[in-house]
Amino acid sequence: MTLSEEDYIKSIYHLSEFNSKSVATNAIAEQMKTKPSSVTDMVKKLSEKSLVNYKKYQGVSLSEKGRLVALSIIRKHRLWEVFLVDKLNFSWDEVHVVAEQLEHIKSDALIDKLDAHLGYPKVDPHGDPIPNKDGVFTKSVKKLISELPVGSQGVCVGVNDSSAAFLKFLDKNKIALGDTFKILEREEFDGSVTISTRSGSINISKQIATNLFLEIVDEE
Amino acid sequence: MTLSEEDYIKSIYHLSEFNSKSVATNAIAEQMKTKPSSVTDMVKKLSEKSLVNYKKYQGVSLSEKGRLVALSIIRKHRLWEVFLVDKLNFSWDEVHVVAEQLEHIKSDALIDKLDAHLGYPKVDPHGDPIPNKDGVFTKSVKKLISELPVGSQGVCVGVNDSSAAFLKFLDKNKIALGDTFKILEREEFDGSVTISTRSGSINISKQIATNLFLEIVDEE
DNA sequence: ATATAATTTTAGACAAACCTAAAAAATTGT
DNA sequence: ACAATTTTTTAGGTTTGTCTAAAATTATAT
Repeated sequence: MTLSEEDYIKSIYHLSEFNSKSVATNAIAEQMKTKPSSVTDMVKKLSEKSLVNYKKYQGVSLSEKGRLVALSIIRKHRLWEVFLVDKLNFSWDEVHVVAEQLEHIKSDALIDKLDAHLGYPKVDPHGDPIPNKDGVFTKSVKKLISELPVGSQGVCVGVNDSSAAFLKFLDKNKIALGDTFKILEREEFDGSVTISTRSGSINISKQIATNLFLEIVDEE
Repeated sequence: MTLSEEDYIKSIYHLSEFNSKSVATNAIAEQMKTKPSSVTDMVKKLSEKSLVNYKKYQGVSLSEKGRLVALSIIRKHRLWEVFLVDKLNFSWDEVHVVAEQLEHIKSDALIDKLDAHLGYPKVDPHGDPIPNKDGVFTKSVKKLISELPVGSQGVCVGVNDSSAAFLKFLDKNKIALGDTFKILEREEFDGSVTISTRSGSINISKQIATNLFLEIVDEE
């Protein structure tokens, strides 16, 4: 597979990730920053390799073979993101561009050993799930801490309230996007929640809990 | 710089590393596994970019600019090799192919952080020196332990005697290619040498010392 | 010294991945 | 329903890096 083919496959995967229908030529062109005519050329090529289902004027979708290729690229991308953040101290918003390059490195042994080195992570620093070798991944759900049961564990992936005051609070309490938290206890009378962080456990008010999104890994 | 341009630059660097003269078109073609005519095309292109000095039929040599490009690629290659061996537990003879891909990843921040993560290594797992950001590197010398003064430090990069018995001895004493040793003491009357290893320090006979090559980093 | 051999360059072609401009098909609005 | 608009494809061209075959240059050997 060429680098360009891999990028198209990945693009088609992401465009059909949620609506699951066939993807329009123009949509691919826009995402890939190329012209629709170039997309048509490539889609024909991918179709000949049985990586996509394609009929003229009818849009395109990934074949099962293509879907597995996409997931293997996404697996590599997300493992590299974990590496960059956990081992090289990149911040979670810097890693995407570099991972876009690293995802194309071809070596099964490399990815296996990287996975082991990182401790077999289940999600990347943005909270997106990492498929296993066979393309299987647990579809994670993004929920507010206030909506989750005690015992839930997940990666902090977003905020509702992005005011300076709130972000300052998070900083002060060493809460950052990409951190993994576990919900230890919930006080009935005020809705405050105790969560475990890397630096111990802290209690957050209900207001805070309704402003922090976790990407759930395991729900106990 | 394209991937192909980088590969040519690196190839020319390695071909002129020792004889320092200009490099023949055929030699490049052989190393790059392409045809001489392709080399001529590329060399013209590199010449227009002032990366090489080139006159028709007279061979080619790197310009100062080209030399720095080569050294930056070599820096990346060797840092990745250290990563693969030290962090991912690849054996020293498996890493070259993967590093050939990784060396083309473009991100200064990545290389800086990787360098720091690895503890600013001076040599790769084969004992070859790693240039710094500015292309400066200490030209290391390969010598037998028996020829080195007390205080020398280096990476074990080869053996004189490759008999099964000798390799078995090395294995038993936890000496492997790629390990860093320091010469702590030399007994005058029998020429035996005490060296520090990762698992402590051991004493080796003069015979052993005349069979192990170290690539010297710092000579005290 | 010069014929022969080896090396290097040129000329022209090809595949991959892109482009523009124009034609074909599908969609939309009334 | 069908004209106008949008989307998609086709046709033909460009660039990068490769190739083959032939021509030009340099090296070698007697």
